[in-house]
Amino acid sequence: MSRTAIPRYQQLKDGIIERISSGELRPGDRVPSENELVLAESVSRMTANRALRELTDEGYVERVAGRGTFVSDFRAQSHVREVQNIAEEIAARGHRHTADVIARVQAEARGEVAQALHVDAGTPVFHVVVVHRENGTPIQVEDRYVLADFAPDTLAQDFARQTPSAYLTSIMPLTEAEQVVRARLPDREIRQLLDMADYEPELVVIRRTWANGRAVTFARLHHPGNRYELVGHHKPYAQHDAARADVVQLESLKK
Amino acid sequence: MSRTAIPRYQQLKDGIIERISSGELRPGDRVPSENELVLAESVSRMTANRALRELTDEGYVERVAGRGTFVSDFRAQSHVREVQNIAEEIAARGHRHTADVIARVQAEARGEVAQALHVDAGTPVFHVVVVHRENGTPIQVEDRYVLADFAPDTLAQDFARQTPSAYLTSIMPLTEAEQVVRARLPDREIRQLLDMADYEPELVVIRRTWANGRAVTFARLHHPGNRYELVGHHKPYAQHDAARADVVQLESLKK
DNA sequence: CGCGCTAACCTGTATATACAACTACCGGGG
DNA sequence: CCCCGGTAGTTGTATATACAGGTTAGCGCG
Repeated sequence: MSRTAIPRYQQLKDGIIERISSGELRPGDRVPSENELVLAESVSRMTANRALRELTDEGYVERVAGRGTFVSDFRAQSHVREVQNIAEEIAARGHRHTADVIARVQAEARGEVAQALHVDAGTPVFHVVVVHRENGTPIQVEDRYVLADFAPDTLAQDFARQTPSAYLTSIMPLTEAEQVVRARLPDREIRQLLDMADYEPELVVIRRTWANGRAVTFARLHHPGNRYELVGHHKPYAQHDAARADVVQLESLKK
Repeated sequence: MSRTAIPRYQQLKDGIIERISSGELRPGDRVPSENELVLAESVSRMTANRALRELTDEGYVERVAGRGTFVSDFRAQSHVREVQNIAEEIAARGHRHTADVIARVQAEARGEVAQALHVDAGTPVFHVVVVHRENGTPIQVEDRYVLADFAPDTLAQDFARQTPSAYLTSIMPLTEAEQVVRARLPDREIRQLLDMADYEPELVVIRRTWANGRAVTFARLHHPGNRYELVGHHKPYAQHDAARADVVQLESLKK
């Protein structure tokens, strides 16, 4: 199995992300400068620059010309993979993650699931339901379908120890995701599993994930509305466009 | 206000985005290669590489080593600005957008608003409340605060014709945004404005937007849970996962 | 006719170098 | 004491160059 070498800039990124998520580097802390990375890691400055620049784009760090590079103070990890891995998210808050496996069966894709995965009804899928807890309080019901031929060992996994997301990302590179967020009243099963109050809304994230252009997993992530919120952030506009604002105005005037 | 020169790689990106959004380049079409850009635009290959690589990260194009760079086939515009402008979103669905201005007053920042904008309580802000309708059905209550000294002409605007978002982006380049999504039961005013059923949850997007490193506007966007959902998608992982090479190879063998 | 090899072109990565602009700090002169 | 300017360190950008590896088309040979 000749796997392509991991690029040097990616190794630098991974190393810094590791130092952040392990808690060694805390929000506001200074990250090694480009020149320090050049000396410590024996790379060229352009390679160090690419690593730090991409970490900036991904929200892990912030850079100020003349001062340095610093760990972001809000949710360094959540906006890249967002709800992707709730165990990491809980761990990042310094809390304890536990999980109960409610169901883990082979089934056939039907209706919404078949449609979402672009397969015919009857296609074999694995269906996994897991309740995730933060310090013992239920915070997510993960209701996931996985194409059987893509992850044939799914039923042998212990999802109380490794989340389905973590397992799936370990066996295949997920290249793209789509998510839909809805607010609604939960059905009784979800309300009971999440220990929710009467008429408490749930926040549902419905997520499809692709690998190599093929939709391979479909999940509904149910969260209690009173105890959960979804955080994200991004740079809506490129840094350097004075001109773009004008274009937007023209466009709205045209109507 | 001395505006910084626009970097060359950004100019290349803007030029290609313009050719895509004007329809000159259609999904699947080939984009000029790095070497063609070197000759045509008189830049170094690294600069052309950076432009095309960032366009890849942003979802505009896809690149295949050995073949070339091609315009992506799905969407191009929506994932960058997401919920940014509801009027454009409605127009993109081919529906009619209307808006009613419920309030448009000068006020003083207090509590959550002052905290979100990082100003002292008492700082002058404009407070605007607008109900947005899609084909006449209310679909969003926009409850927005704007720092008064940043957009002094706010009260003179006709927000029934141009949304607050569009107005704000027309007067200043917004550089960063943070949003929090919550599901909850609406208070009575919101329920009435959105014409919601009893116990129907609302989906609230709480959004802060920065310009030049300073938080300048804070908005609560209330949506009826039964009639609205939030869509987004992204590439959750970096290009170069260790495992990916193997899968790619399998795919090419299959052909 | 078909197979394999090669040449041309493409992307992906990496380095060395250069200049501009910004920031913090320190020391000297008023 | 305060301001002013220099200096060192930092990020941001741009170039020229190099090599590795994927893809395609075409050509020649068996």
